[in-house]
Amino acid sequence: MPMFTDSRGRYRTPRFNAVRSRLRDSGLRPTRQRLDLGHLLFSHGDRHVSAEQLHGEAAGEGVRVSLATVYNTLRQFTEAGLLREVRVDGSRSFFDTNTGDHHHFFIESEERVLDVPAEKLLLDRAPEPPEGYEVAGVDVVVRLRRIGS
Amino acid sequence: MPMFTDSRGRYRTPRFNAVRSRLRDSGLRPTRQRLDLGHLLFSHGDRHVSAEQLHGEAAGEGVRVSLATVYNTLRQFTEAGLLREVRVDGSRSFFDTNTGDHHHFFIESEERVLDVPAEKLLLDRAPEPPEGYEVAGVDVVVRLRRIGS
DNA sequence: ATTTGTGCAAATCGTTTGCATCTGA
DNA sequence: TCAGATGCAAACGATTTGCACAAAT
Repeated sequence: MPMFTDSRGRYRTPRFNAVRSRLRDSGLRPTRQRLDLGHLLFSHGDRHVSAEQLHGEAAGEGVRVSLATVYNTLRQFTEAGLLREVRVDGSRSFFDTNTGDHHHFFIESEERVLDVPAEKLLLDRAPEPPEGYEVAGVDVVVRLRRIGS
Repeated sequence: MPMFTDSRGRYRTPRFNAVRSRLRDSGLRPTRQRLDLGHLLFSHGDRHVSAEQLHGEAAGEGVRVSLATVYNTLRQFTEAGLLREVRVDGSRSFFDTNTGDHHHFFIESEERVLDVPAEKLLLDRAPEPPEGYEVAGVDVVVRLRRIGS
């Protein structure tokens, strides 16, 4: 909740240095909201969040950001390669701080996304695409349900 | 374009008999629009269509159906097990006349969905789900791009 | 000083729904 | 007859965008 800003309102706290340099390395200006959102995203291990969730979390920490800015920021982070978008069901998008190549569990009833541990590889090989096409990527989503429901 | 209706406006043509019994077997009343849409869907081999596409197709054949009815009908057919919904990207839904268990290619640039031939099996095994959960299903989408783009 | 980001509200897109009107059995 | 379908328009939820204002370099 405390706002670690200097006299000009800038974030000078060491807490944010990691995020700040990450942003700079990606060519993104370290604005207050990008630092705050980046901190929420990248300083708590691997995460899968929706825009709505992140917006709520920010609000809970006393950080003022509009939902539109959360959406825009998630998109920018994704374009900069800091996040990876995961589409598990038709309607909602999740953003994964693990940008590596891996697959997902999706627990529909809880609106929750989990990484499939890399060792438990699912894929033998991508299937040969039809003539004239190449594989751009493979998305695997394992839908889960609570046992006995 | 010709409307094969009897004096009361009913579809009496043999063309529609297959669809008619399919609908009846699923407990769906064979209405004019269900017969027309069913005919478009089920008399041309395996198909993957979006609501928009099917609506356009119907219009092209001189069949009057509202887009809302197309959506409702696709949903009813899906619930009746005549179709399978395929979510390839976040925004659009496709409906697959092949209701068996199989995976999909998705050509983003053409808004097109193809079946992955069953022989080219991708999956070794579903990964073990976390404690307390069971696998409800596995969705695999292989995204394709035209070579050299 | 200039460029780039932000907030808000309005716009968009695919899809669903409410309701008065038709239609099939 | 009359439950069940349809059409339309309005409602929806997630996401994007236009524009005046604010902040970063």
